[in-house]
Amino acid sequence: MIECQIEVFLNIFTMDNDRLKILLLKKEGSSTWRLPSRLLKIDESLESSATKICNKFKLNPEILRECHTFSSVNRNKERRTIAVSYMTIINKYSLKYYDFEYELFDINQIPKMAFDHGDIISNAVSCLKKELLNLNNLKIIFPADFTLPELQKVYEEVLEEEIDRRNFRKKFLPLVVETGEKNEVASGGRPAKLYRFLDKDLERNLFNVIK
Amino acid sequence: MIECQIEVFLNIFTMDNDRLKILLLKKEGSSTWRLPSRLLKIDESLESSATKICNKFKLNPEILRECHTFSSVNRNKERRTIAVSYMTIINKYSLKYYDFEYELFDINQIPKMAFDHGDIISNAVSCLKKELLNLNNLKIIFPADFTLPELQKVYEEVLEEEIDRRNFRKKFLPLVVETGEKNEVASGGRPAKLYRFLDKDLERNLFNVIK
DNA sequence: AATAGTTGTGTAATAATAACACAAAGGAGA
DNA sequence: TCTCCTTTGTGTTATTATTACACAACTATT
Repeated sequence: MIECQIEVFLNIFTMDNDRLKILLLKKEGSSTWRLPSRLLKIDESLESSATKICNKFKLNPEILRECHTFSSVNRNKERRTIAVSYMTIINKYSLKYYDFEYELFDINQIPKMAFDHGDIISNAVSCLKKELLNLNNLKIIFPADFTLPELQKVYEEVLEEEIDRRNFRKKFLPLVVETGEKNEVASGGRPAKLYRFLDKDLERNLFNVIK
Repeated sequence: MIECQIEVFLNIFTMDNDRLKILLLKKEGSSTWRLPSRLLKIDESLESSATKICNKFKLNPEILRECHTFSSVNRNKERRTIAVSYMTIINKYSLKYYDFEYELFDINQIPKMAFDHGDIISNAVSCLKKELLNLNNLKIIFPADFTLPELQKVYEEVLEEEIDRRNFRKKFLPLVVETGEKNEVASGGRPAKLYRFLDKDLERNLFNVIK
């Protein structure tokens, strides 16, 4: 039997500029980045502790999932520390101005991380991909107006393969409705139509993938 | 920051007599059943602690998955205790004779459990079902000779719906090979042929289900 | 006006799924 | 041994989903 402290990590994912990204913090003077985290207090459950990290970012997450518990004996040399990792998915416009330094990093271009935070991110990214296969979670990233090419790029990142545009549209058009607007952000080509999801019928995966 | 103890739980699942079952223990004199468990020691990771529970049963598990970490403040009144739950899948013939009382219970007929062990089981059962959709894990339950009706019953339990026998066989026959033997255990009807899995090509799910 | 880059669109071939009924093998009991 | 009951084994067709594939439309840039 042991005494130990519990550290809670939060992986905050979003879509920014057509790329899946994660929110990371940097302590002043440090050369490495780190995940948002918190030590568990006596009157908190892990979920409520993770929620408090969200509050620090003024986020009201629709989804909060436990990813993994990290417990190797030497992950903290000073005292035994067990880390429980959570992930959430947000819309990037939920982020406000904060009095601390943060940055969104492409999940394929993670900078040098403190301690074992890099391992924690790798694990969380695979959780993220599973969650994004479920349409309801994707809807968190695209709550309002989005283009089908944007949506397709998420799936291509998650599935790690290219998808034929016509086949993709055939699958998704029945689930969305045109807003009538077009994307005003120039893409260097024909402007894309904007869509929003229909409210019904989203509790499913559209691709059969090994979990 | 808190000091707390960590409890590791192990949900041991198997197939017995055409039903998915879980191994439970009873302490002498107690009226309730409990999951195999262990307090984490200073020189162990959670995974190695869970493995030590397996050793108690002389099991060499091919799969060991973290299910969930239970952390509600009042789950143990005496002192703050966080529980990490694991699951494994075994073949029932791996079980030996032990000097303590155990019993296999149908996952749909769990007896009165101590503390929050009932909640831990419910959670682990949903992990089990996800794992069983992957053919490689199913193969742990059916390493050698099995009948197709047996296999079908597992899927029917996991999917919670009946499957047409002809369609099921069409899907599975390319993955198995007849041993030439027939089931000598009387089923009250025509004896079923015995099969074993082909070695190749099992890393996939055969049913597209929401995870 | 020409070019480069991106979005939008339909059809045909193939593969997967779903629905469906009857014969064969063995055990139990008359 | 004959009949009845239970369970296993088998094929075809209709429907649905998936894949593969090429060109025109729209905008910005030069």
